[in-house]
Amino acid sequence: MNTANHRSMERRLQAAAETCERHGAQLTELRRMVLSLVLEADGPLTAYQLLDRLKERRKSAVPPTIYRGLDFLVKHGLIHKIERLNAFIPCADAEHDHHDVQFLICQSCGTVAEIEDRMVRRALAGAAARQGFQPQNAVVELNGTCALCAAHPPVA
Amino acid sequence: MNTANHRSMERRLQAAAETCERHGAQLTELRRMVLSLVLEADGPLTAYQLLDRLKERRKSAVPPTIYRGLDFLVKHGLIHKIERLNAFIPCADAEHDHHDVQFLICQSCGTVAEIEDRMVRRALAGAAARQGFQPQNAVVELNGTCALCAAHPPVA
DNA sequence: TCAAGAGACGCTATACTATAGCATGAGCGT
DNA sequence: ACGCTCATGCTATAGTATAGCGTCTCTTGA
Repeated sequence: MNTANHRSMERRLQAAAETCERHGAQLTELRRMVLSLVLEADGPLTAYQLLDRLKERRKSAVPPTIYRGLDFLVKHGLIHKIERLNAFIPCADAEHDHHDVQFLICQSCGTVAEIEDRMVRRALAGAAARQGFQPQNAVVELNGTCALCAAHPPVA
Repeated sequence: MNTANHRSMERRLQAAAETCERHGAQLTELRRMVLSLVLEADGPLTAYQLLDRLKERRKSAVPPTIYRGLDFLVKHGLIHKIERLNAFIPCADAEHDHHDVQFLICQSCGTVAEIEDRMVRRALAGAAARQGFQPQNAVVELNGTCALCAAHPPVA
């Protein structure tokens, strides 16, 4: 990782620590390592992919190790789980309402974009209300082709 | 199952067979059995729950047996998979566009309601378009409390 | 000073979800 | 008869996630 990215990473880890503090929780060394791994990744990584990487730095890591870390980070809005992929990505903005974002999953390049669309949010709230349903959180994941892949189709 | 439900089941199986025919596919005996199990269920059932029930009628059933059946039924729009639950429910209307429905999952009673909301559909299409994203299908699952459970909270 | 409780982590085992891969047999068209 | 496609049987294995219990550390209050 180059210096600029390294500084960006440090900034994000620092911000994450502050978010945790505000929640009365702590970003321990282990959790910080897990968060780093998610932040460093090019794209969504599964729990076991992250575990493999974590093991390089912490030999004692086993499945519960990574799942506890991931659960903590999800709970505090620092990362997202993409249900469709069983994989994790950083949260684009830890301060927004992380229970109400949407994901665009590109089936061609594998990238996942996080968006926060007011119209979608409103439409979902309206649809729920019409059924008398009280939503607590939403999973909204669109599968398809991202703008880049649509413009420059990968060699087929 | 009482007679009325039995007749309803037969009607739905018949309709499913016709849907398959229109798709140039066949609702074989095995697939019909799997669909029956999903239709009979009170709520969402996982693949292995369905497998256990299938085994009562078909001793040779193993995981691939049930997954093949389920994959076929999902593909032809006869059932839905709820990603959040890794579970399956019947499709409320095999003729609608089964790639664009929404689910309301009650965390209290476990029921899953299927809705097809025009506003949600439009909002998602708009959000995708603004990103230049070409959606192929969507997973939209709201977790929360259904109207009945909100009105008559289960004994806590 | 030292119990008692809470939180984080180590570690073993196990549960749960899903697919790869290859064999067999039925039906169909030529 | 032959080759083809599709459905199923079956073994094995891959992949995802959690239960449960022990230990250590820190805090807090008697």
